[in-house]
Amino acid sequence: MATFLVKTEPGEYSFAQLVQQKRCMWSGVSNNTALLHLRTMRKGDDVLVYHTGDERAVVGLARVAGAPYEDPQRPGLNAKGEPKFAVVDMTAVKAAKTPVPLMRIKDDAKFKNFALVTQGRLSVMPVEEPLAAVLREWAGL
DNA sequence: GCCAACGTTGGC
DNA sequence: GCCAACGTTGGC
Repeated sequence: MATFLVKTEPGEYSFAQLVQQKRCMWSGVSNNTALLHLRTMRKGDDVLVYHTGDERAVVGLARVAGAPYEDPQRPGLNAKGEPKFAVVDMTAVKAAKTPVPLMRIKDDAKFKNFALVTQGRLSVMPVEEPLAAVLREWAGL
């Protein structure tokens, strides 16, 4: 079972909305690297949800509800003739007891090669297991 | 509001 | 195919 981290601007879609809806289609990912990561998601994988903007913290946990699929709102093919945009369904698990601020992650040497720190604009990324466990512990998830 | 770090676009 | 210009993301 893998763990991922996804970013969202809470003014557009927040973890609280996901909790309220219980399930959502995670869409709007356009960056190619992010899409590559999204396509590696599998049912049952964990997803740490991070709020950008004023919050800048890991705020909750979700779970991948099924295999990624083509974005029904944005049909279109890439150069290889594959669907260009992918989405994935996820369900809310629970909110972090203690949101984990970006500063705390940046300040810890363990995370110095973590994509959240090194690739500021990447919106979907895998979280390797030792680090995923640390984030879960810090967040109380 | 600024700007660094990318990604994308379009002229050549 | 290169690269300058432009757009976007997201931290500060």
